[in-house]
Amino acid sequence: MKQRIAKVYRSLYASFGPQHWWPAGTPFEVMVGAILTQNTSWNNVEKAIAVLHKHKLLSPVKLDKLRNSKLSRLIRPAGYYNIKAKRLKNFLKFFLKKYGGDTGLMRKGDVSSLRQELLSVNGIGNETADSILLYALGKPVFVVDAYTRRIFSRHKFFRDGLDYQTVQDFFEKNTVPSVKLYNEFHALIVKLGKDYCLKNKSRCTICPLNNK
DNA sequence: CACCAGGCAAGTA
DNA sequence: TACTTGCATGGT
Repeated sequence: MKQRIAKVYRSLYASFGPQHWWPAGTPFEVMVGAILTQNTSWNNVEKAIAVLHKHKLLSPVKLDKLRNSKLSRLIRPAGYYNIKAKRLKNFLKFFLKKYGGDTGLMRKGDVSSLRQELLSVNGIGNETADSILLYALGKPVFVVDAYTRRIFSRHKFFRDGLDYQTVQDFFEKNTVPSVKLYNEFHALIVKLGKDYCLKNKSRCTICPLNNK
């Protein structure tokens, strides 16, 4: 199975090339984006981030100082703005209290502790936690999203409906842990899902994964 | 016009 | 544990 997964990765990389994730300037911006992109297209998230950037508000302290009503107005383009304003605040409180808003300090923690801490924040679930761990903090965790499940179950690597941990274990058992690899792999899966594999519920005929 | 995007938590059974 | 529902804008 390790060889099959490696082949899938090589195939995707050969087709699409490096994806340059996460598209953000700073680790903190990755954290903000990870929360804003929950069930939301990145295009909309970019608009919200741009607003925050324009107002020079992309720092933990400044964002935390805003009223929820103000913050939700600013991030409006990202959708779900009321609940995401709360979730951002929940994260900021944790981040400031535990790490003083310092991504470099947080990075020193070990993966399993950090993961547990993130998951204890209301509004941060498995994927958001792992996106932060991998793309903001440089930890080698495999990020599982809806595309990962749908694409790989459709291609019969595992059955449909498995929970997050099971899918993550599958990938981490069948790869060598590597920040670079996990960074690129997840981004390539999203690229494949967006552009080719899942449009109109039809089975894709030009999918690179079909070139066995 | 309908559909859905780089989820998550709360409620129900 | 296993479903269901609310959350919301913007692109296709």
